[in-house]
Amino acid sequence: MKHFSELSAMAEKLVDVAEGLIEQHGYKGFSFDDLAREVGIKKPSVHHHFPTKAELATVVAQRYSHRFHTQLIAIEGKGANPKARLLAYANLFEQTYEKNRRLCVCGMLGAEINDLSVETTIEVRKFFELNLDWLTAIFSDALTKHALRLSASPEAHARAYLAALEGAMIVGRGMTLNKQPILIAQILLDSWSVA
Amino acid sequence: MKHFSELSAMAEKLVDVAEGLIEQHGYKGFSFDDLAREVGIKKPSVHHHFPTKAELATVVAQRYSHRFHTQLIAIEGKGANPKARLLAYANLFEQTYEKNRRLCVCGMLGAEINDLSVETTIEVRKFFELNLDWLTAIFSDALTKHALRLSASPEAHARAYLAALEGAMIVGRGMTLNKQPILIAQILLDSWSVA
DNA sequence: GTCTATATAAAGATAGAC
DNA sequence: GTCTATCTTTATATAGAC
Repeated sequence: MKHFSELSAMAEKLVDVAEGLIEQHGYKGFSFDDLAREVGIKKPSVHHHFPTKAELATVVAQRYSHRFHTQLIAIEGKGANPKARLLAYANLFEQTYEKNRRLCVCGMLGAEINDLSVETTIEVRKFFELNLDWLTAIFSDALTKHALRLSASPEAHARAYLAALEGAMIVGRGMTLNKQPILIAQILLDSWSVA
Repeated sequence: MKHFSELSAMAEKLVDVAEGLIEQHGYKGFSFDDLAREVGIKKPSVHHHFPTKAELATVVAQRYSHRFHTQLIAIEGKGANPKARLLAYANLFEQTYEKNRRLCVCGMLGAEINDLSVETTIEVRKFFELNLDWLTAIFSDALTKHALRLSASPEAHARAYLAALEGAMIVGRGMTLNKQPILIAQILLDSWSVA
């Protein structure tokens, strides 16, 4: 299996387009022919870069997780307080959702999990674990600093926050609403704020 | 367009099976042939009951909303306190999720909204509106009775709670976790509880 | 209402030439 | 790396007989 860090220029272009199509239509919602047309080659040429659709999806999820991780580290680096970091986190989702209500790649793939290859499902799981680990660390920090009023464990708050953001995009899309991730994040952060 | 209340026995059977397949695989994840085999007729006979797949999906969403509404009214009837009613609400999602991590029909369709007929998207929107209206009423009641400590409007809490439950199923499915809706509901309700 | 037969289109994928 | 040609399967849908 190819790794996302060793992709040719065309392979990377294909991963770019596939990522966008998954955000808009899901794994089952795009074809190699769609990809081919968008990058300007023919369908069999796509197979040269990615033998199967499952492999392509796996690489998309891998690279998406990696990029997300990089952005999480960037938020860390700013040294802001826990609440500000959690809001910056929500903004990562907002940035995707802003583009015509696109979903998180792994949120979409999570919904489609019953129809993905095992390799892809492993990447999806890793994405969520990565996010929960990072969020748990932030909530732990908030607990130590008494920066938020937490009624349950940092792990529990991490789960609730992630679920609310993923769900905000699903429901928001279903109702054609804008600004959903940020709105929901603000409601939760307010309710966890110290008086 | 046929209404779900005037379906023949076979049409109803088809809607039953279609509902289950949407919960597991989504709109794009099942075919008329899948349906036909499950109910024991041939593919063209399915078209006799539902000319198009889009029409079938619309009826599935309509009936799903109607049933959900009935269950909401049943929760009302028990006269419990707001927190207990919100927990009973979360249990409606849990009951679906318990069945091998099935998603809410309209959560799944919400994710697929870009590839649905307008008629179906209208039903999906109605489902969410119905839920938000009901939840808003409960949170309003909680506010009046000081049964919960709310940092934002009842509408805002309704949105956050619904998003968290829908997202809990998506993330939980992506990580192969059980009991997600109820767990997330408890975290939020605890954090909104009066000290 | 259900069937067989069929039309039509699209999908994932491979073979082999350039 | 990309192409044309092709295979195979599946999907939505229709025509028309029983």
